[in-house]
Amino acid sequence: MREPHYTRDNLVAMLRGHDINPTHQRIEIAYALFSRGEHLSADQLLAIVNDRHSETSKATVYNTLNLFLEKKLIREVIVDPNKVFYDPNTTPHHHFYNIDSGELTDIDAGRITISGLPQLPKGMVTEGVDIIVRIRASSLSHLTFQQAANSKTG
Amino acid sequence: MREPHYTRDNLVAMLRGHDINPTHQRIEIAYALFSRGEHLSADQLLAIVNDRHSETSKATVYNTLNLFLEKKLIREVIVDPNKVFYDPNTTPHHHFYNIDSGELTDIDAGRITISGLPQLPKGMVTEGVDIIVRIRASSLSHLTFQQAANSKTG
DNA sequence: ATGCGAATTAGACACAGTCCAAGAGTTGAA
DNA sequence: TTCAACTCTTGGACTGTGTCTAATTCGCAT
Repeated sequence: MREPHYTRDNLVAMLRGHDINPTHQRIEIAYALFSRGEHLSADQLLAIVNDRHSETSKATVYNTLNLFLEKKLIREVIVDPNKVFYDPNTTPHHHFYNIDSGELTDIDAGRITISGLPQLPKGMVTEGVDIIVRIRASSLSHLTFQQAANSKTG
Repeated sequence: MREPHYTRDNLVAMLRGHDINPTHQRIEIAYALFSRGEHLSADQLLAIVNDRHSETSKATVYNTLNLFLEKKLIREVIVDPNKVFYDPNTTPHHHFYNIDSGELTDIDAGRITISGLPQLPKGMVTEGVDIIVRIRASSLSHLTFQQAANSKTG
């Protein structure tokens, strides 16, 4: 899998391709998120973008991230009770969540199968399925994934 | 499945069984959460408990919920970016999340199997696996669960 | 240049959740 | 019953995330 080159022109094309008017601030924010390929929060992005020169404001970061979400350029990951993380990877995938460090790692959805899910309530549609595997650095590991999936969440 | 009777005595026994000193406020909060069997947020609980007479304070609700969590009497469900929901059901289960109404519904974990999850990073242990099926009241349903599980999350 | 809609902004605001230090309740020993 | 030690509760200040608003600035077509 080849890394795309996040040049200014490519970013502009990407934004245009999602019906987003490519302003300076939006390009900066997109660059910060996509070039790193990490899961970042709004305030982390604000800090990164304003690192050298002041490029943007808090309000614009939130406006922009919500616009990107709406236009399906990024996803949001809700695992930390305090803040939302934004995910530049929109391919089908799930997440490992390190409950100690807060670190998020992608799990490709390609090979994953879930069976045994019940019927949806009448008139309901599935928007998506998120699997979050909460992990922790430590010792006494003896559960399989399947056992863990059927066990309580801490 | 028989509904337990949430008498004062039963609640006291339940708290004691989890090494929790059964104070008046803790009993009230436990009653509010367990007798309804719903997923409630801290401020909803505060409102319910103080409905007739002032029984407790915001600080105590948070203290108590965190104590219940620590003692594994309840679980927390993180799906809404704005607030945490507390779940009196500690049996293995997952959730339907209605993205329009915010409503949470339990999915029994008994029959569910996940296959294809990758190896954990070295030295890591699974704490638990959460599956959140995001649903929406609507029309053009054509995806199977499996397709949905492998599709993007809105 | 000029006019206009779209984007950005500072700062006020809303609200979940935490912290703290004071006060109230409980227990048990003498 | 009194005291001391301990636990629990509490109001209110505080923090941090995210939203709102009204004013400015930008980008662009004419």
